[in-house]
Amino acid sequence: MANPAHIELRHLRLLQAVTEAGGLTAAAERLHLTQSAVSHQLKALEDALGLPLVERAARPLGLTAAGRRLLALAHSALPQVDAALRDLAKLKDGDAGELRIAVECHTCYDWLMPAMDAYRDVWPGVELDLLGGFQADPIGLLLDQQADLVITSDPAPRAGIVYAPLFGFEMLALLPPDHALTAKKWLQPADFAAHTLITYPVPEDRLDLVRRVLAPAGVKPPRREAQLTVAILQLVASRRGLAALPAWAVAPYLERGYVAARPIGKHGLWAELHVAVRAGDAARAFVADFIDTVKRDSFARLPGIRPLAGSG
Amino acid sequence: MANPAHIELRHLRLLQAVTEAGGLTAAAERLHLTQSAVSHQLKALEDALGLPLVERAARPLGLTAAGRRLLALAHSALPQVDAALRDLAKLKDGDAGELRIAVECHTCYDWLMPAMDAYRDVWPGVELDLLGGFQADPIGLLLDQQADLVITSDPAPRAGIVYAPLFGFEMLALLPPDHALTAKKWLQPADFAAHTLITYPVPEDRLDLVRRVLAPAGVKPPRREAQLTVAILQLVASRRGLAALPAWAVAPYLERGYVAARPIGKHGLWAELHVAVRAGDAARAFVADFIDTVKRDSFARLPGIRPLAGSG
DNA sequence: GTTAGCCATGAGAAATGTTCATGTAATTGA
DNA sequence: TCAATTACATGAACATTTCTCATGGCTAAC
Repeated sequence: MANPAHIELRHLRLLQAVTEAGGLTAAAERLHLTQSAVSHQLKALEDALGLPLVERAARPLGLTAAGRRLLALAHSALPQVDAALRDLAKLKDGDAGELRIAVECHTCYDWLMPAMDAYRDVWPGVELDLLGGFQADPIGLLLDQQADLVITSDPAPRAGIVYAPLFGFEMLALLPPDHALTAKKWLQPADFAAHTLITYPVPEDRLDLVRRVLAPAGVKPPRREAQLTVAILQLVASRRGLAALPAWAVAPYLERGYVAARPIGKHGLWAELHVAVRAGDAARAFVADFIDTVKRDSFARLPGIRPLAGSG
Repeated sequence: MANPAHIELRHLRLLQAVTEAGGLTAAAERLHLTQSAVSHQLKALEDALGLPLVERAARPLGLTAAGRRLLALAHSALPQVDAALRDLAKLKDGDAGELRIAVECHTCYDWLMPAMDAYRDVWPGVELDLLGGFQADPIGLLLDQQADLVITSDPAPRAGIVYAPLFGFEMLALLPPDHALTAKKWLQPADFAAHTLITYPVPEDRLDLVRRVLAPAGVKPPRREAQLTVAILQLVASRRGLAALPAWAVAPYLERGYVAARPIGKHGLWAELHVAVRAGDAARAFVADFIDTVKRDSFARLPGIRPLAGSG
């Protein structure tokens, strides 16, 4: 007789994912479900409540008043649940540990620092260290017990190492704002032939642009190296050459019109980031939650990233 | 790789029911599940978390530290969910209405008043009226549109009326604290024969003790009537006779030793309370939530009541 | 006027939750 | 101390829910 109101946390997570992702399809990717499942589930929830939650007309999808009220509940309840689960994890595994982190990619510091700050708030007992300098073989550091966690774009299987996917991101070609190539919607390998390629000081086989796009096409432009992201941007802006950087790293400069950016190839050049840890550490609560925190933080903050298949 | 942590509101409701009911079996009754389902589900939750939540050794069941942390989450999250659902109901049906309530049972005012206060807090737009005086046929008031909601112990099917079960409660026999019958663990019909029976001023066929216990046994003690619960208690305490009242109504007097109480029959004399509304009103949000509120409030406050089969 | 991209839908498959029928341990009462 | 009672656990069968697959319709963009 009374309303069953069969609402579950699943529904709140769904609604949150839908609004954050801006659509059912994108939400489905984030939740590692099919679009169909998300559509079915949302409809079931709306039917159970007897109220529509999202405006299907608008794009990006908008919420109804009822949807906004439920989203408010999600925003207040889900963090409480996360906090409780963290406390339970601490109860189970202890709340102290050490996490020496090696990072393969130069631009990763941009988002890693804030994520580490967020993590420190909830795991004050964990000693965080960031290993400096470029590492030729960061996975080796894991096995040598010199690092405990590595962020890498190449999850090559190795004994005793397990990987967790973080996210996929797009490498954008950078060019001066008024460059002739800005007329194109996206760039081809040949477009790079006549320009200097400005990169971080790493071996050529670590550059996705060279390895996956230019080399296969037989294009081999001259290279110039720079240590810092801003230095690369400055060189591009002053017409010394082209560069390719992750979308999130250049977003603020694009907004200000300092440089222009174009996709590389029709579907863009997409790369991935993964976390590697020793197999024995993967289940430890403070390690698992670091990975969770980084991932959540990234999706909340970084523009133009997308979920990867696989666990998590 | 990371912990799935498949926790749902269902689990929180379960844990709350288990602690409030003080055991798995009692919790199962409240949730309208079998004891087996509760046991399975609790075990699944503990396995998922990798932590025990309840101490199975102790009786009544105790919580582990992990269980207490999760219960704290339940206490904080579940009311938020309820509040959100109420807001959605208001969005759907409107937040105003009128609720004229007729009550069949004298002692019901004890718990109905606080429940109404709680309800008023969340539905300030609903006009609450309590119809005074004894009603011979309260269901008739519903059909005549003179009342909107009736609390009754007799859910006799009638066209256009739907019932929702509230709870079952035990009628206890009251006797002076030092009376000879206090030596018995429970009373038989014959025990009433030599005493005056003190009751509210209602027809004999409305007294469960007479109709279901004494009359079938051929026992017909003299009666004396009193208007107020305290008056009945005073008469019993001063040895003018015996009485039978709901357990919850006399609990405070029992604690103080003002009167003694014994079950009536080996398994006690159990009665039920139901809510009746017109069929068309049952789905209205402010009506359904009144019933929910009353039920929740009752289980939180009243000692010695038990859930009934049926919806809700 | 195609071509994509996005959401909806129905049917079947998979996963999850519930009950039933017992078993076992702890507690109560002669 | 030995039934009798009460409460929780467990495995298998059953029921329900949730997910995926395979489509179809709709809209916006070349």
